[in-house]
Amino acid sequence: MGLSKTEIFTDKQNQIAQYAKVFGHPARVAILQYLYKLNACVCGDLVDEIGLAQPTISQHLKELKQLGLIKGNVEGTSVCYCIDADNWKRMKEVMSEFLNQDLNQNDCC
Amino acid sequence: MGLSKTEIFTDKQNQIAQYAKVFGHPARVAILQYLYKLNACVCGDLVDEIGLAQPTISQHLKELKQLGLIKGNVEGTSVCYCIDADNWKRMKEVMSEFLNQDLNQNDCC
DNA sequence: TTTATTCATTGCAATATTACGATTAACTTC
DNA sequence: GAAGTTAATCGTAATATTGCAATGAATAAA
Repeated sequence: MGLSKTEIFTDKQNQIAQYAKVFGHPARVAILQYLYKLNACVCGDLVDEIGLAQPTISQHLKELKQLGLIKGNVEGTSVCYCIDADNWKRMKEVMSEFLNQDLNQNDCC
Repeated sequence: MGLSKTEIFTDKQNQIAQYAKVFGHPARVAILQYLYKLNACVCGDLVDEIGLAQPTISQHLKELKQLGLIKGNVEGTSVCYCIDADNWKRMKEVMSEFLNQDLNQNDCC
């Protein structure tokens, strides 16, 4: 069906999945890494940096923006993007809690 | 196209995306959380625990197994699953490095 | 040996994702 | 205003994902 049954899972589980999903494409990972690498916003050169067509980049940016991980500002003809530090921190807390679960089980398998 | 252009990204970026993708579905998140919650392997009751049909669960387990995050052992008629602690740790290192990037940029947007 | 039980696999329908050409919108500059 | 620049949106093709009924395989119980 391609349609996840989100209603049978907890909010937390859906939230984790939603964050993870957006990281589930190398282009979005690359965009975020690039935004981090720079000491400032990216204005324009993302299409050259990542090797995808402009509409494709724009689409990936939209998904990142919808989750709040980046924010953009219109700056004349171009749009500047950067990481939304507050939301990134919030995301990190949710993901860390999931990734850092304590493993107190016997390795019985 | 639905087909990611993995060849234009680094191995690291693809690896992060691959891990994230598998966490990008609440059923797989729920399965992993359940495996962690128990102090032992899960033998059988996953279908009752998560609210999806048996073939669907089986498919999600397969994806988790393919990435090495869980391992399973045949135990009579049932199969027992548990977290693969070593691989989980390896995954955690990769994901943490990505999530914990230092934010030394000016918040110019 | 028959009958359950349990999980994997197959096949398929519905929906989602990825990518990009074409176009549009908004702004600059001439 | 006309022309150029940049990024968003639209439309569409190709592929992936999700979910489950049906079936199969393997073992256990009778």
